[in-house]
Amino acid sequence: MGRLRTFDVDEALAAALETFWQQGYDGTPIQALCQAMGLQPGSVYAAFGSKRALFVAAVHRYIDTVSAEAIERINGAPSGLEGLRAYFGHLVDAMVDGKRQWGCLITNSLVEFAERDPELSGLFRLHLARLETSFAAALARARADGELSPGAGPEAATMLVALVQGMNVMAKSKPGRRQLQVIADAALAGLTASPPAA
Amino acid sequence: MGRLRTFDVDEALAAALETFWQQGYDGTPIQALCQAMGLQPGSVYAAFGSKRALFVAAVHRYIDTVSAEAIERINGAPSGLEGLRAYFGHLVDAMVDGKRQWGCLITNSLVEFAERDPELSGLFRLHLARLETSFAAALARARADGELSPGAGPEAATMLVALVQGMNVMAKSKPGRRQLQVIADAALAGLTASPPAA
DNA sequence: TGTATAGTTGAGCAAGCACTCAATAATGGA
DNA sequence: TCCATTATTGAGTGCTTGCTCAACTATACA
Repeated sequence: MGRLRTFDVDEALAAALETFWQQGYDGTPIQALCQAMGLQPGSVYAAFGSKRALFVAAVHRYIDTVSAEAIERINGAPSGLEGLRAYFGHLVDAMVDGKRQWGCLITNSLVEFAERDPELSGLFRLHLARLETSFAAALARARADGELSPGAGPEAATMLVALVQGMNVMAKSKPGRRQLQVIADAALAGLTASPPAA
Repeated sequence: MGRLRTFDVDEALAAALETFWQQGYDGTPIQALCQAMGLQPGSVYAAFGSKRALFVAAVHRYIDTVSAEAIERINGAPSGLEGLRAYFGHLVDAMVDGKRQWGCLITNSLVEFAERDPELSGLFRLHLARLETSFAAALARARADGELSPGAGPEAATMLVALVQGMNVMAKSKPGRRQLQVIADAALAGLTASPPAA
């Protein structure tokens, strides 16, 4: 019994996520979140507890939707190399047209929180490790299918994670599609490059 | 005539730079800057005008000292490839031991300001372009000396800039030396793609 | 319908923020 | 020595922040 919620919690969380993604944590006052969510402060605090808790919930939603979808492109491809190409292709598209113009919520937040919030930092590191695992699996598949150059070992997965972080940063500087495409192509070219003609 | 300054402006700026570098712009209240600089608010405002102006001065100091020194390692090496190796080697060292544990002031600030300060964003983009130019020159030298694989074109410079941004992000997640070294090695291995040299 | 329960409202609070300014102190030149 | 000028001091300004709460509204069940 009692009055029922007049708003959809997940819908409100989605709005908060977009606001944090675009403006960062410190850059987003509660007032702005309330406006984006269409709620009063009291409702926000009743539903989420605190600004930080709302942010943590938004990060989890980001991981479960945006990141999960991206990683699924790696795992769901017919071959390892195609998976990597699909991942980077979509990344570039979203950085030119879509919400990834704002970079990546994880990357942005890692930069913002690394020096002051060990708990959140741990969450972000965990996410990077998951991405690396997916890259490593795709590289292993690609290697098994003979798609990689002999020089490309499993360490390449670590390098690709770093490269994606870098692209996330670059995306915020409003680059052209060409620049982003060049980065992705150069990375994959380094993995597939046929062995130097003796 | 009149009373003389009792503090060294450049020394104070160096202290402010370190604080901004470590904690970010929004993460650093004027009070913290005053403490780091050993000054009262009035003196800070008399000397620098505003928090933002102080930050801009700190960024310029960073570019003229920290970044300039790093880039000089590329240009000052006997060969193109050695220049790149020296650059990345020093980067890894500073990320493990030194102040680059805090990442890179430019990278951190690009993430923080991209969506709200076009003037600063332009400055950061300019800096990335300068880094790319140095990479491109080193790659051209390396190519002329036959140090690169046939597949490594001038686009590799753009990729390296992105990779460095990514390493700057990763540095903030307190990685081991091994992880950073792997990233740098994998990137250069993709350019040289020559099996030996273990 | 009445009542206990739970959600919504929005003015308002304490704390922290960037910044200011009148008072004070130190300097060079008259 | 005195004075005009400039630097330093630090309490204080108005504003924004994250957050609260008493009043109000809607609901389920008796």
